[in-house]
Parts: sequence; C-alpha cells; structure tokens
Amino acid sequence: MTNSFDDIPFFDEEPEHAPRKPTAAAAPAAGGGLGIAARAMAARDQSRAPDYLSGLNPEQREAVESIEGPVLVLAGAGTGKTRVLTTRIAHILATGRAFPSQILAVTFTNKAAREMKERIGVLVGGAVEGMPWLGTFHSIGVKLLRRHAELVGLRSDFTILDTDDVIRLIKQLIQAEGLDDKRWPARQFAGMIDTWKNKGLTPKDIPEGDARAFANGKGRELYAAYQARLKSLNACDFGDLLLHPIDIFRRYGDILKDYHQKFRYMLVDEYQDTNTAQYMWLRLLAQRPKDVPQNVCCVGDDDQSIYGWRGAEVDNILRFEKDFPGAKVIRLERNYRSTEHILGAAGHLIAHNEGRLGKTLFTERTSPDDEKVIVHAAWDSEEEARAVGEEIEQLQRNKHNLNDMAILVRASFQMREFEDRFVTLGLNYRVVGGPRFYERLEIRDAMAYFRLVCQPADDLAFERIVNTPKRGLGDTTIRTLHDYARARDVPMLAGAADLIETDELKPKARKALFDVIQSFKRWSELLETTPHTELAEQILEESGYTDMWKNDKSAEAPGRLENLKELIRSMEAFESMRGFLEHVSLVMDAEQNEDMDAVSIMTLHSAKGLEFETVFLPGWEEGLFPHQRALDEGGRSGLEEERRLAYVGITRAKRRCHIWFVSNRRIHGLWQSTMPSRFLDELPAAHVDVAESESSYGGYGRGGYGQSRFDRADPFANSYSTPGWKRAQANKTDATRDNWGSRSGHAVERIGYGESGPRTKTIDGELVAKSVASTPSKFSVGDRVFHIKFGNGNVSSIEGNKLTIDFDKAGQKRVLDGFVEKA
DNA sequence: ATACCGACCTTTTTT
DNA sequence: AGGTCGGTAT
Repeated sequence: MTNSFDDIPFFDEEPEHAPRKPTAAAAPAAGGGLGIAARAMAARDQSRAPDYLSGLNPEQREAVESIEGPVLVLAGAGTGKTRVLTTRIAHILATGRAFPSQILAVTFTNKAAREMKERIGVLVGGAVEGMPWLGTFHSIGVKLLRRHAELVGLRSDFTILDTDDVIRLIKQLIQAEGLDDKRWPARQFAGMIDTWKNKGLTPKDIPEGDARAFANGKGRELYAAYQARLKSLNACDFGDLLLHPIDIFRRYGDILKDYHQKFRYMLVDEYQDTNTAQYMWLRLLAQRPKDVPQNVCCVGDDDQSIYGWRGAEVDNILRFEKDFPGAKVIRLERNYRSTEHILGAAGHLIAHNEGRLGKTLFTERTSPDDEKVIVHAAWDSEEEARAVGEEIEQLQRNKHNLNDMAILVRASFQMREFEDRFVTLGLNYRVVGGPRFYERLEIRDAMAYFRLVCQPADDLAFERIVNTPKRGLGDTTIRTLHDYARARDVPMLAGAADLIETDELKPKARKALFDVIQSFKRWSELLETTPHTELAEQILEESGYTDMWKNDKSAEAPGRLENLKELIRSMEAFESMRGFLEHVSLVMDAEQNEDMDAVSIMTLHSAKGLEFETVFLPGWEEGLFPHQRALDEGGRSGLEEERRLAYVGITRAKRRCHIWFVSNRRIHGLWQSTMPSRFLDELPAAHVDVAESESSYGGYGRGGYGQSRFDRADPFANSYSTPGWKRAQANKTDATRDNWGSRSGHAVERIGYGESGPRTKTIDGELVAKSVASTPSKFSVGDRVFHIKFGNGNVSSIEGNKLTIDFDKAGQKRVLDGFVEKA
C-alpha cells in the first residue's frame, strides 16, 4: 500500500458495495458474461483502437486484450512488462468491464505498486484513487484481515510487528521455556518461523524433523506459543498477513465466494517470485467455481527469479498452465531497453540454465556504434574501485549524468570500497537499499510511543519505552510488572494500573509508573481530538524523549533529533496516527531525494526492475559471484539462481555494461587470491570485449602486476596475466561464430564445475572452454615460486592452471599460475 | 548505570 | 579485520 489515505478508516465498508447496480451503459453485467453494452464497446475497440493501445507491439497488445480467462505473460527483461500490466488495467476500465474496485492487482514491492498507480493514473486520468485493491500481497492482506480479524481471534486494530519486535518476543518465549537463549538464538527461530510461514505451515503442519531441530525438540510448542502470544498482543507478523486470510478463505466458503464475485479481474506482477503461501492465497482467490470466470493474469520472467533463498518457488510460474487449464501463454521477447550486445551477452549466459521456459530477447535498435560488453581485470578491489571511479569521471566529462550510472554488487560489503573511493574523489553517489529510516533506534522508540497510544495492548512497545528515557524503572520493576500482567492475562499497561494500587512496588518505582500511566491515559484521550502530528510532538516532548537526545552529547544526537523531526513531517501526509503506523509497518522505505545527480550503488537484488545507461558489475570472481554459499547450500539450483542474478545484472544496462573481476580480494579480513567467475567464461565472444590494460589504468604501476617477467615471456600476454583473460584473448580469434540468439536447447555438453573439477566444454562460441587443455601449466610440483602478495612458496600440486602452493608465510593457498613466477 | 572487553559472525532482502 | 552484541565488572 502506498500513501493513500482512502484506506483509512479500516473498518468502514468499502464504497464499492454501493454501485451494485450498473449505472452506466458500460457497467459490468452481473454473473459473468459481458453485457450488451460492454460487448458493443469491445467491438468498437476492434475497429478503432483507443489511444492507449497504439504503440503496443502485437504481443503486448494481445496480452492487454486477452482479458477473459487465465493468461500468463512471460515478459523478458525490458520488454514492457509494466506497460502491459497498466495498459491492461486501463483497458478493463475503459471498456467498462469492471469498476476499479473490482480489480485485484498484486505486486511484491511498494515501489512497484506505486509505479503502477502512477502509470495507470496517467492512462486513465486520475481515477486510480478508486483502485483500492492495487498493492503488495501484504498490504492487501492487511486490508482483508482488518475486515475479518475477529474470525482469527484478532481485533481489527491489530498491530503489525516487524522483524525486531518478533525477535524480542521470541527471545522472551525461549526464556520463559527455561531454555538457554544463547544456545537457541531467537533470531534463528524467527528465521525458521518465517520459512514455515512462507510455506504456509501452521504449528501443526511443520515437519517433525523441523520441530525437533530446535530447542530440544520444542520447536513446535514454541511456534504454537508464539502464535498464542501474538493473539494476546492483538498482533500479527508479516507472514500472518498472508496466512490469516488463507485460513479465513478456507474456513469460510461464503466469504471466499464473496471475493470471487468481487474481484472480476486479477493481475499478479513478478509471478516468479511468489512463495508457497502467496501461491495458496492466489489460488484460493483465482480458482473459482465453474460458473465464475477465472480472469487471472500473471506476469513474470523465470529468468529473473532470484529470491529462491527467501522461499520463492520458480515452479509456480512453470506450473501455471497446469493450474489453469486452457491458459493463454504470451511471450514478450522484443526488448526496448538494451543494445544487441548487451542482450547477446545476457542471453548467452542465461542459456546455460536448464529448466527454463525459454525466451530469447531481441531488439531492432542496433547501431554500429554500440559498445560491446567489456570485461576488465584489476589487481585487487581497491584498484577495481579506483578504475571504475575513473571510468565514471570519464563518462561525466563526456556529459553523461551520474543518475544514468549504477554499480551493482553481489554482496553489500563490496559497496564500501566504492564509497570510500567516491568520497575521496568527491563523486556523488547514493546507496540504494541501505539502512532504513524506520529501523533507526530513535524512530523505533518514537514509534513505540505512538503504537502504545493507539493500541494499549502492545506490550512490546510498552517494554521498549517504559524506561526510555530513564525513569528509574529498572529490570526488577519490569519483571514484577511482567509477571503480574501475565498472571492476570492483561496487557502490561493495564496491569500497571492495577499494580500501583498494591504495595508490591517500592514507592519510587510506583510513582514513576504512575506518571507513565497518567501520560498514556492523557495521550489516548487526545488521540480523538488533537491533530495527530501535534499529538506526536506533544508525546515526544512530554515523555522527555526529545530532551533525552538534547542532553546527549554524543555525535549522533543532533542527527537523531533531525530524524525525529523528519518523522513528524512525514506524518503530515496521513490522516491519522493509526494510518501512519500502518504505513510504516508495511512500507519500511523512506523515499530518497532523486534531485541530486549521483551514481547509484546497490546490490544486484535491489536492482531488479531498474535500468541504467551504464552499469558496472564488479566482483565477478568464483566464491563471490557465484557466491560460495549459494553453491554450497543450493547446489545446482543455487548456481542457476546466481546465474539469473548475473543475467539480471547485465540486462539492467541500456547502452554500456562493464564487468570487473579482481585477482585478490580481502574476505573476512584476509587477502585471498581469487579466480575469475565461471560466468565470464559463459559470455559470448561476439558481444564481449576484453579491455586493454592501457586504456583503463595504464601507467598505474602496482608492484609488477601487468609488467612481470612472466608476462613478457608469455606469448598470449598483453598485460593481463589471468588465465581467464588469456583464454579470452586466445579465443577471440577462434570464436567467429556468433551464437547469440540461440535457444537454450543448444547447450552441448556440460560437466558440473562443483563436483567434478574443471569443465571441459560448454556451449559453442564461448569465450573460453578448455582451461586444462589449452593452457598447460609451465610449473611442476616442487617448484619454488614467488607470488606478489604471498611471497615465496613451493608448488605442492597442480590442476590445470591452478596451483596449490605452500607459502612460507601465508600457508597453503590455491592460486592461478598466472600470478606466480619461478623464484 | 556505565564502561569495557570478548565472542561471534560475515549473501542476497520484502513485507 | 571489523563491527556488533551481550555479558560482566566496577
């Protein structure tokens, strides 16, 4: 959900119930089937297409106009997916097939929902206000749940807990069980619950093995206790926002039936990212009795499924035609974003995956000036950052906007080096998806105050701020109160009111607690009468919270006060405090200022859906990308997901894509010698250039890299000495065949890298194939060698061009032979 | 209550 | 290596 305040008040009936009777000629006829007027309109559309349909290509147009029945749109990167979705909605509305409130449109992120709302607004002309059911799975889940909360034992003003609250709650439960919270970390259990909920499993459904694996076999009880505790707190976690509606739909057939009637058209974005729970939710809504049409349209790209580790099931998209017999499948393969080199490189890479639905992107927008994808090598990550910085400055001198450039990394620790470098250069950058505004300490504290005012049963909020700022309510008092409240099964705030009537507490604590209770009583009363921003300020003042930071002399304090002001400011856009709280719990983002011209730095994951003129992809090394852990834990499918991530990365680029790898990277504090990513070997020579050293960092003498005796002696070598590089050079002339555009079926022979050593051959026309055969090592076991970073050592074994060396100082390392020379 | 020290972890991230 | 968190010691 976005900042629309038409969603509040929650428990009011939806306005869409009012215009039941068709009022205009275009109104939908009841009970399926099109009314005559609607059909007439549709017919008219055939002959004279409305504006919004012009400019669509035939496939897009088909996807927009195939309104009735299940449709799967396989939309490759940059093929106009969002355009299809939004135009489709506009089309449904314009042809009068449904009211805005009868369309259910689901996205994964708030960003996507926001964008869709905007774009529909442009098409339809502002009437989007009336699309109450366009939003994320979670925001729609909240909406459903507010209406039917009592059916799952909640009140409709329930609170939504975030990850932090959940962990604190679980920790309490673990301690209450008398378990060692050290041995059984709450964080880990929260992760398990999340995984279970992603799969749609309630405590009774979880596998015995899972249940046993945690807390001496108490996993299941703990999960059940957690759910019970949520209920008593009148609270939900994120997973519940999906699971509770599923539960309601299953148990109350008449309610589900209502929604079947209500949602005439359903659209789902990024279908490849749905997890099992979301899938169940969708199926319940979309699979209807025979007499109700299944007008569901899912849009996705199996090649961009990168959230498997988070429970997404690519199978959902692969299975669509089975789930919805007679479904129409439409492929969008015409790309409007990238040059043919970029598409060629990406397409050839992704063709190495099996189990694809198979799409090949093409473009007609080619020019001889198009730059190929360029692969660069650097000695280490520092040099990588330096060189990328130089390229960016060069582009900047040629009048390119920083806003059109992005650095996409595999793991966030890679960002730091770039930030450091850009700070030195004075180059503007922005980190996308960094630490979130609403996760900051002071914001969470303030929010806890507001939450408790709105929802006095929110014990987590109570415990968070009861002694913040310090009021002399220490652990003992809280413990007493906690036990007292739990024994009576009342919320802590209510329990506190009773407790101060007794003499269980010391007078000092009693007085302090009394004051707290009085304050909250006062604020709660003001809630109905005072404007919420004013009340918020008052709360922070009267509680002493702002004073606490004013008196704090630490360096962060002024910033925190500034953030609090910002928090109040952002409340202004909302109608009520409750509405604001809900927004924050669902939308953890705070919008960034887009005004500044700056290079974006972000992870590959958060880059999905975005595009840039120029994209830099650093860190293409084995172990980092593909990430070792993805390989260890995910096996073959883990590797394929990494490859999709690489595909996503390349396809973000419109005109220029520069890939980097380094020979040495510091991981967990120690320098490791690294090997170029296997993905580099999977790029097609026809669309990829290998950068010449002089152009990118010539004259930069770094202790011999690029100038060693070894290099000069090597017939292949320019200044690049990595084998991957040499192989690239060597193959450049051989690989005359352009394999770009081949379907995935052309894979010839593949031997997994992970299990059985170096692969021998992959796909025709690749940069590189046979590392073992083509570059026999010039070293032998026992040779005394020198490595620039690790010093002297002895070769202990050789595998192709990879040497295992016992270094005198650095210990045993595996190193590519290009990096050592005979000592 | 605060300060200091040691243990631990370190892919990706939404909601 | 480095940052964070949690526990202990003052």
